[in-house]
Amino acid sequence: MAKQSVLTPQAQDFPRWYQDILAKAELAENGPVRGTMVIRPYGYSIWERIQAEIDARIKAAGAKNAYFPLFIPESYLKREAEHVEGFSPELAVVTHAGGEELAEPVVVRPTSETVIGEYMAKWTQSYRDLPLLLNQWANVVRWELRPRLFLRTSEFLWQEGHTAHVDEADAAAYARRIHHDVYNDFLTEVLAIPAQLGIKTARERFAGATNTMTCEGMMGDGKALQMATSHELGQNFARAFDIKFLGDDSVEHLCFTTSWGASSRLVGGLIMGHGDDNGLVVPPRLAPVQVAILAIRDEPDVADAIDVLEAELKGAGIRVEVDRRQGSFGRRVTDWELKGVPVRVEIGPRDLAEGSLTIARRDTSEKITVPVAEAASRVPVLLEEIQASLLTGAIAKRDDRTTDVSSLAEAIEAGQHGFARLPWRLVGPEGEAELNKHTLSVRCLQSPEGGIPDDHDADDLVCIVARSY
RNA sequence: CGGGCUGUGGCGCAGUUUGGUAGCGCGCUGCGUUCGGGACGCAGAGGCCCCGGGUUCAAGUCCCGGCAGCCCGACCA
Repeated sequence: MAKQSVLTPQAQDFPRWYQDILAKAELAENGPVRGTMVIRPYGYSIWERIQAEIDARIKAAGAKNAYFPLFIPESYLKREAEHVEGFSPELAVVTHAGGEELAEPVVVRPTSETVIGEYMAKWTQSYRDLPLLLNQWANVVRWELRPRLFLRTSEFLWQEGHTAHVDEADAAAYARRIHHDVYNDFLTEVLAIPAQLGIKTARERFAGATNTMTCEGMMGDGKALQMATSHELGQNFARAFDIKFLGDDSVEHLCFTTSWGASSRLVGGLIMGHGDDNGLVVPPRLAPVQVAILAIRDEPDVADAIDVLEAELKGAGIRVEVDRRQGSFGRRVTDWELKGVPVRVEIGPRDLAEGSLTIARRDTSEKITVPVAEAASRVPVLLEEIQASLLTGAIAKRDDRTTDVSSLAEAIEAGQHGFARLPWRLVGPEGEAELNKHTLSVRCLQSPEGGIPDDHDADDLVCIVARSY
């Protein structure tokens, strides 16, 4: 049969392609209330893998998981001036419950700095209690005017870390550690998306933070996606919530706090970062299904060979799924392609007669014929090869679409289809406002070598300008 | 919240100009033939035509009023 595209090609209509993929790969759909999202089992299994990888890294960085309530007293939000101001337009507020009007309205958490701050204050008495390193996995609500599944929905899933430290240096070091060892490591090693790390401008900073660090990924259409953020909150929340401790100098001090988060938006980043016209492309280390095995014909010999291979691969710790569905071969192949499964093993009588089977990789569409006996040892190697190749490819693509420019006008031009990089002193707050008028924004500020700058006010900072999600 | 477009079986759409038995493709069910890149035949199921009013013998179609979605702009993980 002639190969026709199942998805709207990216080049034709990228947003449409994105929506097609959500449906065809069975990732998610709209919920009944505008802006809400139903995550389907396959989409959720990807999120669970993201959670597992990030959670392990958070724990390795010493933070412990806890859970704080969904409902927050409205008065809490109001205690930190910039924080309320930043969030009030997107708050969902409960005014009635139990059949009565509430004495004090309750806010559905848009983030938990405030409640957690209240309890940190309780738990922090001595410098010996510090640092206090907490994390929670939760849903949050930020009412959105223009929702896009996974990228911007009124309710989303995330992880939010909250920490308290004895001094600013320790807080800054920890936030930076999380940014590098949790977020950037996950993005690079698992998601295979090379992020631009840097700090946000005052305009783009989190409401109530003294510094916001970001990981900016480049999507298939050249737009930027903020994939994780880490904030230094200074003493702003400590002051508002009385997070104090008695130091080794026997004097009472205010803590310095941080917060950091990554959300289900990462699934959107995965889709747009690696997906192609044939569907999703999931990096092997992330993939909930790393290998799909399918029979070309439903025959006893074939079934036996599949059973053996399945057992071998599972024994090697590989996430395998055998496709035992009835449909035609072409249909089943296309389904696994849409879902982005990195490796497909096809076994048919013709292969088997020669003692071999076919291995196809999703990223390059390349197919190889391998002796049955070698399959189990070849697959793990191939998976790592694919993982590496995805990262290399993503780096090349990003570099290709990143342009060094030397004026605001050039940045406005170059930023339309990729990242524009230029000295921050040529932009500044005024230039930033000008960029905004052209649907562009300063994604982050970096040191001249790239990466998070040590001195936020250095005059040699470089900025990355792009359109963004 | 401004500008444009659209609401019709699960999905994508035609039908609306000119009112007159609700259609097509895909998907779904059954049977059979198939299966090396979205197979084919036959037989079926499935519709408050977004909602509420109005005009008319008769409304998917005309009129009034709502609501929802998509795309483009201002805000955001």
